[in-house]
Amino acid sequence: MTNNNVSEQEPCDHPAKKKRGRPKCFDEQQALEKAMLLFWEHGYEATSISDITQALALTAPSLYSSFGDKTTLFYKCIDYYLAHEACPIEAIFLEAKTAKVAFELFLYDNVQRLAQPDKPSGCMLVVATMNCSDHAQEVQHNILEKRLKTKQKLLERLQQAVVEGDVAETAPLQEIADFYATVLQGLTIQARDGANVEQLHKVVEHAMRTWDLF
Amino acid sequence: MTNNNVSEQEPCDHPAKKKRGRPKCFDEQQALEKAMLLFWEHGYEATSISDITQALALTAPSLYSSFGDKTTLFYKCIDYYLAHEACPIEAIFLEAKTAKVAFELFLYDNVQRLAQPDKPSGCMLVVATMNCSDHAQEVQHNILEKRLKTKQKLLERLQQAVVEGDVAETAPLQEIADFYATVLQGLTIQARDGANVEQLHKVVEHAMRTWDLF
DNA sequence: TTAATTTAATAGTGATCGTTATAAAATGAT
DNA sequence: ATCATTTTATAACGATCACTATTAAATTAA
Repeated sequence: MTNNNVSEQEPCDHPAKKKRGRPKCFDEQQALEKAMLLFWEHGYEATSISDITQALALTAPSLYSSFGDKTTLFYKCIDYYLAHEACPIEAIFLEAKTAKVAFELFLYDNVQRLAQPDKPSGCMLVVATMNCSDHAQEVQHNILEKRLKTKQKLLERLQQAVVEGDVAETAPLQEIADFYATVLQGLTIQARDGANVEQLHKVVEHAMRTWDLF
Repeated sequence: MTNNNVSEQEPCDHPAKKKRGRPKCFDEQQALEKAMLLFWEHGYEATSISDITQALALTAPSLYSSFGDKTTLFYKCIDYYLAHEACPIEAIFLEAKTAKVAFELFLYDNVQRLAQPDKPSGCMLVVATMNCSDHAQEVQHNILEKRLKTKQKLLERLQQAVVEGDVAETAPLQEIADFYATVLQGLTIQARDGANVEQLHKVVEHAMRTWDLF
């Protein structure tokens, strides 16, 4: 149910069919990535349309005709981020044999992504709508729900582990999920504050060492 | 070298001396608290001057004559927050006999403050300058330095503990500080996402249980 | 009463915000 | 060639941004 009105109106056999009107002079995916990087770095409201048009070297009408208004563009950037920059939590959770391994892989994967030198630090879902005015309440709430879904997935993976036997039935699943969610989001702020991959790696190492203390 | 042109031009013996001109019709401290709450909730840039003047029921010129420009007002709100809402880390670290107790008291104190139902959630130093445009880089950097100072205090308390003998000389002090700083900042995001005091309390409980695993 | 001083209120400043109306330019289809 | 279609560029729109010049009101001092 996402947006996919892009380059495939009909199932046609000739792929390189010329379009009717004046050709576009920029690549939509590249533009989307650049806009995403700006929103990731500065956040939704602090990134202005003119910031984006300057960085993308295109005019406001071109931006609006291609991506809709600022809110729509932001959501498309979030989708781009989730597809290209965020941790594939479902895949990791599926292949991991136990919840502990699942959490371990998940956290280490995040460490690599949260502190890349050539990318904005931290998780975009956490940092991009931290400061919002009342006008952006809806955007802020939608992103919050995405964060809560991730936390819910942690809990569900623990529940699966109880069924599969690698986590005790008496284990405080909610507390475990809360703890590792806290560590995960703490990593985002630490990365924003300049922590490097090695530092974050050791934080995760210790956090995982405490698994059996629950 | 801070601002203190307030109500004490000379060391006079008569305290209730009437001021010369038209009397002020609002309380500066109350106004500062209301402005601080707005910045805490929505952040530096997402809070507009008109948001503040509306909430404080005073005009823009009154605001400017009392508190200076937006940046100056924000810094005064930060000072107000640190004085009235933030955890007194120095006092806690001084009275605690061991580093473990110090960290424990510090984290539990934070839990109470980060998830108050009638206050904005999370630490203002973390959330108020998360999303900033290029125009606010200096403000963002100044607040970042305050966060780094807190982290430095964690490390210094650990170093003190090594001297005093309640932490082993071989202990990885930086890693310990990084871990608890990560937990602390994670608590802020968890609180923002709706976690309550009990949940955060249990997170801290577990985090402290891992002390001896370093 | 008059002057000096301080604050309050009105009404603006230029800049930027997100957004769009309009029309020119560039292509394929007829 | 002409038309239809799509994207481009120009130039604005009203609203809001942070901020302030000016003047009126309210007080104490002389």
